[in-house]
Amino acid sequence: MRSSSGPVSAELIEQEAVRLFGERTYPVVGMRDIGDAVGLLPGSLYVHISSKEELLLRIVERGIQNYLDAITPVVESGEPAAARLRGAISAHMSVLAATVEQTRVAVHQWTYLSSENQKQVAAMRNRYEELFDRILREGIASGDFRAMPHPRVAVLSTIGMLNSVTEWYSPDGSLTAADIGEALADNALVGLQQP
Amino acid sequence: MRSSSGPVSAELIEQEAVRLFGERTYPVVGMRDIGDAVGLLPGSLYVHISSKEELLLRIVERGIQNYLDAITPVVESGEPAAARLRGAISAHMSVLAATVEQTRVAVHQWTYLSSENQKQVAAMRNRYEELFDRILREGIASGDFRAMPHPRVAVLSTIGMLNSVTEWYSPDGSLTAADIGEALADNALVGLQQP
DNA sequence: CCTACCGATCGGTAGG
DNA sequence: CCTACCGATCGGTAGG
Repeated sequence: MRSSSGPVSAELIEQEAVRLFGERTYPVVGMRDIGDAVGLLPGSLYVHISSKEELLLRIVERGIQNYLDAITPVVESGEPAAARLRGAISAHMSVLAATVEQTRVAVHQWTYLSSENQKQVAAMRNRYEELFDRILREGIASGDFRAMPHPRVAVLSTIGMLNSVTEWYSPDGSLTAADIGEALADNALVGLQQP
Repeated sequence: MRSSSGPVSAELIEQEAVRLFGERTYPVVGMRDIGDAVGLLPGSLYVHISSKEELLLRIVERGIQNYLDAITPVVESGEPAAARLRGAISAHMSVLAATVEQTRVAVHQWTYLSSENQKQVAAMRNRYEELFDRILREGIASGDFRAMPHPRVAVLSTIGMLNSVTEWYSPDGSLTAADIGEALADNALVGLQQP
């Protein structure tokens, strides 16, 4: 519910949709909820946006792009693999802290898109996955990382671990994004066991 | 769509609901879809079940209980922490392999329950979390695991990593649940870095 | 940007 | 377990 101040724009609608989808998920948020949030009747939203699904698509794509933008330079930095993994995790946590709700939407709710739109998103998800895949493969090739029977599991579980932070991270919590990133990087690199 | 053979029971309805909720999520699966799956008209489902939400609640609770049953004895086995973590991960993967779809529902879709029902589920989720918390704290206390500034992050990220396997595991894939469990346990215990 | 409304679909029920 | 239907809500549109 907006108290009648300022113009409504596609950006404002997206912003409120991020919040609502993040809290309650796409299928259970109605155009009437979004309308209430920006102070418009449901039908009037279509002056600014073309459909509910288009709204979701934009949110998901931008949500993933934020991560690509932040992590790609780290991967291409030429530093040793361990430093790059640490840097990638740190960059991931920075983006997460800045876009928790959008990340929640991007990570899981692309499944509500039509199959054509899912293809667009899948391409971006693959690019994200390849970033971690590169660090890991190059790290194993250089001997910085240990050889392992199933490096794919390491890639997917590292990403899964990072994305799972979305489910419990809170900007108001006692753990900062940097704290969490450091702890995650330590665990990923040296493990839990006493060396 | 069932081809008119055998009696319909609450169990059959639950079984088909697990599959449908797992594939498409609770809010976008209608009672008409479930009816089609078991060969009943939507209204007739209410002979066997009391409500759609009750159906979800049972699926989620049983889904979590499967994990509690499998992992609790491992945690209480009295073995060293590293062996128990390995055993807990292995047990987790066994349950996952046997109940992929139910796990998908249990992990994320409890959010669609009413707040009273969410409380029931939260209690079970906490019990699950405490299992890993115990292994980790006892491992640190005994010196089997390294001291770390934020053990909570290790607990939550380990669980997050395990639950994320749900999103890419396939019984038809080349990686068995045991393969994945071993790789995860190695990564969690000794990390990626060359020692 | 609102008024007024569309057809479709939702979970669930009464009465048999 | 079906027939027949309930009120509510859905995303979206025509016409102004």
